[in-house]
Amino acid sequence: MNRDLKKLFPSFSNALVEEIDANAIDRAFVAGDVIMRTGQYIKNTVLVLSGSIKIYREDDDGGEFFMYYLQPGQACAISMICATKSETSQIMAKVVEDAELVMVPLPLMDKWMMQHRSWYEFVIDTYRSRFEEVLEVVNSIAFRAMDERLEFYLKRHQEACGCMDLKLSHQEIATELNTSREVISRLLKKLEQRGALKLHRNHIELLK
Amino acid sequence: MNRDLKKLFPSFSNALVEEIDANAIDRAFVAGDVIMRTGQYIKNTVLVLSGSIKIYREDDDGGEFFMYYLQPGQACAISMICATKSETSQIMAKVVEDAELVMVPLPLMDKWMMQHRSWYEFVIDTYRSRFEEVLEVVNSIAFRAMDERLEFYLKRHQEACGCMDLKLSHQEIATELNTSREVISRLLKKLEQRGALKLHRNHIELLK
DNA sequence: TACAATTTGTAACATTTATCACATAGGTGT
DNA sequence: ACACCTATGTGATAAATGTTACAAATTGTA
Repeated sequence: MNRDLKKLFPSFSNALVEEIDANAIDRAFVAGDVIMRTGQYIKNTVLVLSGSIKIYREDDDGGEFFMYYLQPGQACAISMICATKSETSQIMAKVVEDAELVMVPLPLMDKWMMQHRSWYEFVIDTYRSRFEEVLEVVNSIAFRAMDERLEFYLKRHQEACGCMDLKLSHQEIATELNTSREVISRLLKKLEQRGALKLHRNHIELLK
Repeated sequence: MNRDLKKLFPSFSNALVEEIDANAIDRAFVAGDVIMRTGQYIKNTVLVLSGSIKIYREDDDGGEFFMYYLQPGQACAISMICATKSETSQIMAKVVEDAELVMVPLPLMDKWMMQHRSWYEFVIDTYRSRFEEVLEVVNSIAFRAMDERLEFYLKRHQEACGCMDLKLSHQEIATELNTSREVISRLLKKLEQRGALKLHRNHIELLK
């Protein structure tokens, strides 16, 4: 088993890492896989070892609104929050870069809260940081027009990939912001004219 | 001390109730009081004994977007989440009906997580239900137009007050949905014409 | 009662966003 | 090269929302 939990989750105690190694299972996913669907029962808490996952909020008409990224060293807050009650998922999770995940059965997730201080702190911190991230998203849609929301969206994708080249089509962006492709094309054009980025087919080169 | 914690928080163990009685302090607020501001340091976890509190998300230009109600028997999730790191508040809390609150010092909040199972479960459940409520709010602003958002807003206020008569001015509603008063007046008029409600000065009578 | 302040109604207009229609460009496979 | 598919560009128009302006109704108060 080539998990290097200690490197990705440096706050975990040795005892906790041993417990995870002994009880959790690894699973590999490829880009495009949906690892959690809205309404599905949650059976595991998910830790990310590698790859990149996008979390969406869905509506009844097939809309997929982008919420946030899940990156290596992070855990799915929703799967933790639902743990105690084994609730259904309120979100949809899609793999965007081939990913390796650690699946922790829910009863263990709950048990460790009392037994491992480092697990407890990790869970609480995951809750807190995701809650704050969602509140930032609320601000962007509650207070800002589409042009600013697009810039916010691009910035978050830039942070997630750590690069200046975003592999996104206009249609993809439009879907994830719940607007139409034409609106995104026009707003991107304006950003290009302002010198903020350069448009290419299937990718966007950020210039600042 | 006339706290009746056992009635409002039936899940709390006797030992926990005793600890709260011994260590937390009560504070009374009147309608209009702001008990927590964006950016302020959080020193306590707040339990609600009576009254009604509204939680808002603010923006830089003075906008106040309504998030959810805090009611008797509930606790402020934000003040719990920030506990371990003593972070600053991401939200603003305003009293809308005179309220009595129990203020639990943050170090105790954290300590009890390990010592009182009923406290731990209460905190986790508070996190979970607020997270879900915020996700519902995200859906309403990400996917729906103002007419449906208004109906969603009215429904939540109806649930909070448990009555058919909402004491709200059009301007108040507009502010809390981050739109203009005229838009709300027009949409309310349409709802009145559809027979969903009856408009009065300073209050709205719901008919269904 | 008279006056002031607040709330609500509404028209006219500007801006933003959504929708429809279609052209153009780039890439793929034969 | 050619056909074909997808992505992008763009104009025309519709619909929703924001803004400005002002009138009317209600309430509080001097």
